[in-house]
Amino acid sequence: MLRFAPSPTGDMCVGTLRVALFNYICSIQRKEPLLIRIDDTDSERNIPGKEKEIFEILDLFGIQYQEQQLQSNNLRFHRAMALQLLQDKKAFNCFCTPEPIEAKRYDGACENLPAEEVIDNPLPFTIRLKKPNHPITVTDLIKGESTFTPDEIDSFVLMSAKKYPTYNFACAVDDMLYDVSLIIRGEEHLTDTPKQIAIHEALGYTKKVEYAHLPILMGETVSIKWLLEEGFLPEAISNYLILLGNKTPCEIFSLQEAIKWFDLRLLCKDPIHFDIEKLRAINREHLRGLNPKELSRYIGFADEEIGNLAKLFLEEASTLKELRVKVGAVFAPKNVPDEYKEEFERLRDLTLKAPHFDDYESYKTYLINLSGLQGENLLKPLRHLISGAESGPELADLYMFVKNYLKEVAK
RNA sequence: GGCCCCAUCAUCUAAUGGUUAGGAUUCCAGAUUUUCAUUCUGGCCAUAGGGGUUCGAAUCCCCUUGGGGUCACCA
Repeated sequence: MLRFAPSPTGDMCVGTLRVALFNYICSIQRKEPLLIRIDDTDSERNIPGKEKEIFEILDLFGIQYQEQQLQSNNLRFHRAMALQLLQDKKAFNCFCTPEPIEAKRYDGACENLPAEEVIDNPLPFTIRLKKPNHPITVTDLIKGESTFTPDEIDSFVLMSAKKYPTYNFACAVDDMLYDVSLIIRGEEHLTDTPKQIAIHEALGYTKKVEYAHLPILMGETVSIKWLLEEGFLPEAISNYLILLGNKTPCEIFSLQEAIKWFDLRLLCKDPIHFDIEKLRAINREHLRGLNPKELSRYIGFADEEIGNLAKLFLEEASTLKELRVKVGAVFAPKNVPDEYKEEFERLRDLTLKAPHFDDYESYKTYLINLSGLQGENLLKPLRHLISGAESGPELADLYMFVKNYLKEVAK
């Protein structure tokens, strides 16, 4: 079992989606199920609705999973395990207030409190795990081996004074309960790992869990929702996120193709920068690969010709949003600069009165003959007339896909 | 600050002790298409610094510097 465990505390960002993607790929490669676990133990930070958004994004990106779980539903197990550890003397009640410990290492004051002092104590208390008596080595598929001393692991809190589990405890218990075999998560969790291993050891859980901690994605606060609104295709976003900090056989690929060759161990270990320019280039390639009808639907039409027209604009546009603007300008009322307003009007009148020309050359010849315009004086206003822009693709190419709408475009 | 990870153009990367240090994105210049944009061709741009090891180092070792992570009753 693999798991992806996001918190419903904000919009999903590119760094988080990358973790989801890698978990999905590895679950397919290893033929193991994938669990989506919503880590919602901090009820104060949870944002209603975010959980639904997470699942919608996973669906949109084609990340299939076999199980889903709300971490808060396992509260009874967390409490039962905490009790168990207390009984086994692997954990102890701690009556210290948070302030004195702040910023310093916990002094272990409550570790050896006599039973009567514990029982008589009216103060709120946390439950801490007794720090391990030996170093713990984490073996990571990407980072290699790291060893942590007992002092680094410390007697950390398992259950808060409100009797809710801390992240490390809930996480370790749930991973055990669901028999998770490989944990892929962000590098920020690397130092949590020895703590979670310590919990497993205290609980007598001996399964050897594999770990892979991904290097930080800098600028990772870019939200998926925003990228989607900007008109990036999910397949382009996943392409980019898999490409980043990775050695891939090619640059443009689908998620399904990546499953064939993806290897966690090839990921680079240093932090990487999210580069939206590169994403734009990749998005453009994916847009090019779409069939015209599909593309036209993405930008609000349902017509193969409009799709082909949009593909022309891919010379300068990289996102669906930009494409909508370009194609929209073709059909929108034209705002003509004074510089060639007169010529524009002349061409417009001629176009509205014109018969249908199947090819651009005939249309152009017709305009040259009746308007007396040529060269720049013809082409600049003509470009504006049929595209609503001052620059853009070849006029002959534009004409091919615009000719059936010519009267509408020129009106 | 302690501990840990990392280090090739601006960015993502290639080069597994022997290459002219390669590609992609960005940027710039020429070219071509009766306008522009595109496209094409070309160009700029890197082994962080210092010591070793070696016939030979981007590659192995050490130090320095720089970047990042972490040190919660958050996840």
